[in-house]
Amino acid sequence: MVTPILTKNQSLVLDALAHAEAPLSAYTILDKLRDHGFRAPLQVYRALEKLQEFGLVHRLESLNAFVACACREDHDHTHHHHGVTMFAICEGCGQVTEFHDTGMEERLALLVKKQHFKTEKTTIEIRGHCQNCV
Amino acid sequence: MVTPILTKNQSLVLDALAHAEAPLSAYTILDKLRDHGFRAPLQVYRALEKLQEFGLVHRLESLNAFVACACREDHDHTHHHHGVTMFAICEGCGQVTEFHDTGMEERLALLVKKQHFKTEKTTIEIRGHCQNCV
DNA sequence: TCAATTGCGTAATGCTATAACGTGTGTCAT
DNA sequence: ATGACACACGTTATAGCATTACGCAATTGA
Ligand SMILES: [Zn+2]
Ligand SMILES: [Zn+2]
Ligand SMILES: [Zn+2]
Ligand SMILES: [Zn+2]
Repeated sequence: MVTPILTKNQSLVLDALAHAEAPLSAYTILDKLRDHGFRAPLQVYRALEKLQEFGLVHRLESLNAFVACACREDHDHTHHHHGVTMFAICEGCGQVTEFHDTGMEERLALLVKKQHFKTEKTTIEIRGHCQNCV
Repeated sequence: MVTPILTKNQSLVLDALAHAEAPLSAYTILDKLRDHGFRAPLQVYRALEKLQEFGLVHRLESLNAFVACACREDHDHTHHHHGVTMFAICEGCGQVTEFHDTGMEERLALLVKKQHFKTEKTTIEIRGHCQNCV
């Protein structure tokens, strides 16, 4: 799958996230984009929904906030369908690190299979402190 | 550590969660406990906070809801300090299954150590469908 | 007894997310 | 062309989740 052409609103939201140092809440994004014509939360939420579908943005459940997908920063805009995404979230500086591990995925897949459970979406978020914030 | 004596409010909230078939939101708990004198969200949130400290209740980040810890249902009320807790959450029936795996924990510990990250709290939540709801 | 801690109650507020409505625009088969 | 449809957009209102701030009462321990 190739990343589709983004609408104006989607591009604005993705840019806001991509340039942020830390995850942004929907309302923070809204504030950042008021100068660009954003007036209501729904404009942000609608864009975020699509961007998540496209795999360009992740939602951090434990923060009620959003980050741009890190996998694609160095690449072109081809969609990289990654499996389970994990996040290390520093309580000190707010920095979020996205990482992946296939061994982890396999192990988890095995565990849920044992329970006859069918996975649709996996959330793994690790709160703590990064190297610089111990 | 032994589970401390619970206050009246804490007991009421824990009971509500323990008897529920699915996770409950704070406001749902509030409604269930109005007959017992609960009038404001804060009464619920304060109880939940303590119960989480005691390890008697877990918060599901992806649902903004709470469940009683499953580990202790068959035991006395001795505090069982479990490591990483994982949840399988069925979108069909709402049922939540708590499970643990030390291999998983070790692997995860290794991964974060590689990043020089210090874990304080780990959230693992798997959304999908259970055996009965495929 | 005094101070510190802890839990409780109430009101107000703030933050997060969605529902419901209508508009405009492009696509496509007829 | 024209109608049907899909889709993005804009606006308002509302729903749902969580915390701040203040004061009181009971408990504990010096
Ligand atoms: Zn990603
Ligand atoms: Zn940090
Ligand atoms: Zn538990
Ligand atoms: Zn089910």
